Amino acid sequence: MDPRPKTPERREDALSRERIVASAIGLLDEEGERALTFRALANRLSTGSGAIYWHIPDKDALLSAATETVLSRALAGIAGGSDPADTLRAIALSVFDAIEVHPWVGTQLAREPWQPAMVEVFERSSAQFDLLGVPRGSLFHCVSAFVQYLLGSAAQTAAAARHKFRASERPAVLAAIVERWTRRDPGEYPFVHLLAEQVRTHDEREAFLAGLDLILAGAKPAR
Amino acid sequence: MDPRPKTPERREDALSRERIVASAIGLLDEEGERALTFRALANRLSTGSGAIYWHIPDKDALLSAATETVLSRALAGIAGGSDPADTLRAIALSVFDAIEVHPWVGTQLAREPWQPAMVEVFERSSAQFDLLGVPRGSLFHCVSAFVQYLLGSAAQTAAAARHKFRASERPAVLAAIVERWTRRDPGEYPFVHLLAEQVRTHDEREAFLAGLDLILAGAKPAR
DNA sequence: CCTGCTCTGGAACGGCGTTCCATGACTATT
DNA sequence: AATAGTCATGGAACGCCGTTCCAGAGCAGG
Repeated sequence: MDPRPKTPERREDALSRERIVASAIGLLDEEGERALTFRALANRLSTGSGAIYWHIPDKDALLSAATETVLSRALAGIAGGSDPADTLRAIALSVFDAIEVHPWVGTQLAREPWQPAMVEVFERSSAQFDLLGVPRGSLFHCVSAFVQYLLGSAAQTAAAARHKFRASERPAVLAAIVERWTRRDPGEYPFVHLLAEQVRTHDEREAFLAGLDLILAGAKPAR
Repeated sequence: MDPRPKTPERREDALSRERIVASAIGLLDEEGERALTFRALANRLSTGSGAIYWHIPDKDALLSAATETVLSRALAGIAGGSDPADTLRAIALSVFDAIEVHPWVGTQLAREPWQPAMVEVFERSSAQFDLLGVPRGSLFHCVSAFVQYLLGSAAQTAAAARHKFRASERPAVLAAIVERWTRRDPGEYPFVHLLAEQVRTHDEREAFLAGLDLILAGAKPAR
């Protein structure tokens, strides 16, 4: 017999996978990655930790589901323009921006890159590289580079966000990096000294786009 | 008064930061990232977990020190050739290869990219981009892209190694990915189907180099 | 009303990072 | 040689964590 003929809807505040994942996202956003524990989550949902395990197998699955939710929502709103390069920038930026809002997504993506939503990124970006004129034989390498650059930036953004939980701490954190860099011997590390000042004033989003353009420029000659 | 006029050398088997870090590297290499606990480490060193804290402040510092040791060793053996692009490849490969041998370095680098050894990477790679003819104004973006691509590949290599602890499991793991990819509708995901086969046979090191060349090719027009 | 299922929530388990502290090992001073 | 004082050790203990267990609440069909 069908185990669930119609939706049970036992009570109004019933637990569900969706409600749990939504609550986990809230916890991650508001209090950071370390705050997501089954106890805190159970408390937030006014239940016991055991109840959660009825809907979610373990913490890895919970983090994957949360990442998946955020990522697929971010990818849903991409407008496919006429210029393939612009569309590639839009794809990359939608992931980048999602990670700036939810840094824990970057951490998770670096740890578990094969999320289902990433398949979406592969499909869409390879289509654009194809439109760009990249031959089939080079497609894989282009898309790989695109995704790995994306994941590297994602991880770095997440790591930065971990150190400056509030945006106001940004100058202090950057100053500390500059200080550690310039402490080195300028004779032995001339370029580090040269770049140190740019670290202080750099815009992460702009640097991300500039690096992306390097890859796109490199993909052109691959035609 | 000088607290330590000459080296104490109290006993032959004395604990030391070096011995602890070396032991931690051994544990990480032989049994994986999850096996590194202060208890297991203390057991390996025939001591108590409390003794370790006299030399190392906490687990983060231990992982940083281990990463630093492996990374600076890897960077030490780079021959600076005459071609800047080749030297850049050599720098990137030395990090990539170190991570293939010690996957946990990739995890750590994705979590904490500002290791002291990474300053070495910044210095050396920016010098090579400079030799390549990249103007000072674009140097920062080129080096950033280079490092972020490196870190993205590092994280992905580490993640892959986590799933196939023994090399023999590689085909099975790749087959599982291919299966999950090809399960999707070929009409909706044509490129994923196209790339799926290449995933099975791809060589990570070769793909890494191909992606790197995209960035190097993109950096050339930046002159 | 009873039976059997889904779902709940709190207790319990083993393991973790870290702290605490009594004590051993050694040096410097008398 | 005895003592004082510091460095270093290692095992116990604390508070958390993810996860498992299970008694029982709520509900459906016979």
